[in-house]
Parts: sequence; structure tokens; C-alpha cells
Amino acid sequence: MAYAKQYIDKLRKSGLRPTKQRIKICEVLFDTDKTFHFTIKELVKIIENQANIKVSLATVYNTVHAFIIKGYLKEIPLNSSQSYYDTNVSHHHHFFDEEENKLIDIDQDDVDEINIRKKIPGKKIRSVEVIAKIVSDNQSQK
Amino acid sequence: MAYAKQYIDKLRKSGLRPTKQRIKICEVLFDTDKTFHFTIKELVKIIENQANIKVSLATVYNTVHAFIIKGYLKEIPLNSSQSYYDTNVSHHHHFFDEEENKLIDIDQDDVDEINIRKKIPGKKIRSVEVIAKIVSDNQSQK
DNA sequence: CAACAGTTTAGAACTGTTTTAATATAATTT
DNA sequence: AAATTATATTAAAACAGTTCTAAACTGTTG
Repeated sequence: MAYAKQYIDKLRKSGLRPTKQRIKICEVLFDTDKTFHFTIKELVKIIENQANIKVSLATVYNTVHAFIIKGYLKEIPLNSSQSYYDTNVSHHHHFFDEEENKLIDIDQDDVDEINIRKKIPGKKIRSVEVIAKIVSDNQSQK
Repeated sequence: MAYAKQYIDKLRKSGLRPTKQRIKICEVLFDTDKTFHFTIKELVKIIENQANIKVSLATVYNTVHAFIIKGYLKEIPLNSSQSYYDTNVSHHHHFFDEEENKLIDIDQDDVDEINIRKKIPGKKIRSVEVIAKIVSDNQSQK
């Protein structure tokens, strides 16, 4: 509850009224310093486990989308049947562990600046993301 | 028709029998030197427009998947509601034009080698892909 | 505290993908 | 080249994630 005020602020800035459900969503997403990668389904499950608040899928989708537009969350550019989201909105990259279907952050500092020499007339680059797929290193190749 | 033989070969190597439908798919995908980016729906539409052959979605999905496993096609790691595929299977990167929903290849040579300093114990990197999202450059920010 | 605008919800609808089971076609055997 | 067997094609159903809908509800404002 200590952070309720800042959650209300975040919601307001995202153009959303602070409701029970949305504040609970904020608690789950922003109550920790650690980066948090999640899918919508996982988020719903965590809320259900942590609180006696029932939150519908629609509410979760709406709130997550508003936060993305505002820049409080980032969608991770990973093609999968479902969308992954990230509370770490700083510019950074990802490992994707194909065996465990898990994402791991790579700080921007851990990758040399990416300089793309090709230019597209009339277009500018809005974001550059690196996805490095990783698998177990068992010497033997599969 | 000239390339039928090499398509049959590709199909066989992918563990597929050469059928009318599959050869038609090959014609659309491999009949040009140019890189071809496509979604399943687009591929079906092209086939329908170009030929009097009716091809079901299921056949297209099956064939595309077999080609991916064999390495004749690549899935592009772009998060979108649908999957994008690429006939360019060499190691390269992509622009994604968010306004036109179109992909543009970036040759590996046009990007400095990507050196990721972070290591994950027991894991090795299998692929590294860069996606640069681009939008119109109208001076004025949106 | 009334009225209104915005919110929540369950469930329906929608989209891309996968599966199913009947029919058709290719490959193999005779 | 016919018969047999194995595999492919198909329409339609199933499925999963996401979005939409419309009715009930709640926060906000005056």
C-alpha cells in the first residue's frame, strides 16, 4: 500500500482512473526493482494468487496497453504465439532461451552500439533491438 | 516449369512428396533471386492469383514448416499477430516499417559485428538478430 | 448525493494456427 | 499398368491469444 500514491499517479498519467484492479496490477508490475517479464496470462494468475481481487482479462489487456503507450511497459519483440512484456523500459536487449522459453535481459552496456549503415529514404529508426537465441552448450552439436 | 526438378529436389530433401500444390508453393517462393518476405495469408493469395490451383491453408502451413526445419526458409523474429517468413536464409537483419507493415532486409555487412559481453553459464548463442523499427521521418515528432 | 463519464466483467467474436478425418494422390509392388 | 500402400489435400472443427460488446458497476464532479 505504501506505493499506492505513485501507482495512482502512473495510472492518471496513462489516462486511466485508479481502480482497485488497476492498482493491483501496478503492485504486481512495479513493486519490485527487478525486471519483470510476463505474459498476460501469467499476470492474471499472479494477481489471482496474491489477492482476493478478481481481474478480468479485458482489464489486464486494457491497462497493459495503456502503460505501453505511456512507456511504462515495453512489449518484447519476440515472435511467439503470445506477447511478452517487460517492466524494464530502458533501451536494452534480450536473450531468449529456446529450451525454457524464458527471456533474459541484456543491458545496453553489454552490447556495442549497433550501427546500421543501410538507410531508408524518408524513414528514421525508432528502435533497434537485438534478440540472441540461446541453447544448452553441450559441446556436442545437435 | 523450368525449375520443377530443383523444386522436387527441395521437397524430397525436406521429406515431402512433390505434389502439384507443393511445387506451386516452390514456384512462388523460389522462382526469383529477390528476397521474399511473406505471411501465410499473402502466400495463399499469390498462389490463388497466379494459378488455377487451389491450395488449402493446412498444406501451406505444412510445407512452410518443413522448409523452415530444413533451412530453406527462415521465420523472422518479429512480434506481430502473424508470422513473417523470409526466403533469404543467410544471416542478416531487418528493418520493420511500422507504418506499412513491411520488412526490409539489412545485409550482415551493413551492421557491425554484434558482440554481446554478457554470458549465460551453460548456454551458447545460436543466433543473433537485429530488428530496427522505422517510421516516416517528418522532422516533426508525433 | 445525484448524475455522468469511465470501468469491469463475462462472454461473444475474431484472427492466426493446428488438428481432424474423409477423400484423393503419389509411390511401390505385383 | 493395375493393385496396394503410404502419404497428401481438404474443409471444417478446434484451439489459443487477443479484442470487442453491452450490461452492470464505480469513481468523480458539481
